[in-house]
Amino acid sequence: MESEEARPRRRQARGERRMSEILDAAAAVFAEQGYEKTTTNAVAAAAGISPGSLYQFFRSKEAVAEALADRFTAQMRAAHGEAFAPADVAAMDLDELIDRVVDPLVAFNIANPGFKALFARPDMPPGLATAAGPIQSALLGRVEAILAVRSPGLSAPERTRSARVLVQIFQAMTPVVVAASAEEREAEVRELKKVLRGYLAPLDG
Amino acid sequence: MESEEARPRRRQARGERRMSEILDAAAAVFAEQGYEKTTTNAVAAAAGISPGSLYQFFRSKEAVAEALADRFTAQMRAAHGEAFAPADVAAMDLDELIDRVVDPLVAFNIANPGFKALFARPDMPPGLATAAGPIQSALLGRVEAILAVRSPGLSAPERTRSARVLVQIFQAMTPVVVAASAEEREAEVRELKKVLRGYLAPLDG
DNA sequence: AGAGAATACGAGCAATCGCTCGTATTGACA
DNA sequence: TGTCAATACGAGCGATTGCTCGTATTCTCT
Repeated sequence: MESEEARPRRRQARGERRMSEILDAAAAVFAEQGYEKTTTNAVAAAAGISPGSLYQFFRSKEAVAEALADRFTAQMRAAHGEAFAPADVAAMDLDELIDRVVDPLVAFNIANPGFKALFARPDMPPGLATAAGPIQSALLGRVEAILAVRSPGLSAPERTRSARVLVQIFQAMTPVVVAASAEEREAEVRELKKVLRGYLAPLDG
Repeated sequence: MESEEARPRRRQARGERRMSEILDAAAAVFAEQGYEKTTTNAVAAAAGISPGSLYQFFRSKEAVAEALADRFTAQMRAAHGEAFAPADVAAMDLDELIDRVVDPLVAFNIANPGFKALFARPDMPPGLATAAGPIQSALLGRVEAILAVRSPGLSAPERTRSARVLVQIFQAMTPVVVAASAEEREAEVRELKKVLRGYLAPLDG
């Protein structure tokens, strides 16, 4: 019998452009309205196309969000590059280490307001959660790797738990940083770093 | 002309009981499904009544959530009583102070799983936000009052900002504590307190 | 140029949800 | 006991939303 699975449609350059435009529009509308409240027709309108055209490129609203998550993941990797070398991590001053990890992440969140609006919500549909998972665990793994170097006294479960706490703190305070006015923002970032530092200092070898 | 405003309907004891039952059901369903996904028919079914009956007591879904918020506020006040006397706050060891503030709050959140599921969400409808506001600002005011005693060196804006950070940390980590199994919970609370302590210690007079 | 695939359109379908309404039953008070 | 308000019911209305479908246009490749 013939294969049932839909082979990926052969796209023209125009189509690729359209998909990118749709994701741009989706990011903007998601950021402003939140995932649940945004209608697919609104995304299509924001992209300047008809609802039918949107569904030429994405199977569902969820598929749009998943593709957006993939794009965010790629952008994030490109923005930070690879993790630091263990030697660097061990040598760095704690404050400098925090700066080096936090600053690019903050910058990314400011540049992409749709990011947190979508992927830090407690009510993600299953498909979205699947897409957001890798983003989260990448960050978690990176923090855990740093902890392994800086705090070798920690047991593996302790290290995991501490990493989770650190990521949680970051995610909790980021929305405030992003929402802050330009003058306020610096102060908010300082607070965020103070919290991280206060938690890390006792662990730090 | 006759007054247009609906005078509050004269309730029978049975009606009061029903309203309470509806709020119980709403808390349970909200906790499990979240506010948006919860249908009013589901709340009615969980309360063992018909959709029509629910609307005999509440004008709208939002009105149910508001009433639930009011009930939570009252329960919270009853649970913690008044704030500590300034003398006590000043005399206490930092660790003990944290215990005395955090432990009852954690207990309340564990006893009322619907609470955070509703009032810590970023997508609250306007009416819900209005209802949740007092809860938030009561907590904030209390923390600020403690800071005023323990850290007199802080300027008023600094005090406000620090209080907000502390509340934010608490709210970010509470869901994990509530979701944790009984064995894990103690460890999660310890982490929460470590974070608070790490941030507070440098401020503490 | 001609053919077939990709892109584009937008009215409208099917399902969902908050809420209403007509009606029936129960309770309070004289 | 009689009267009226309070309580209770549940089918279904009106509006919304994710998505489809028939059709028209544009692009690619030969």
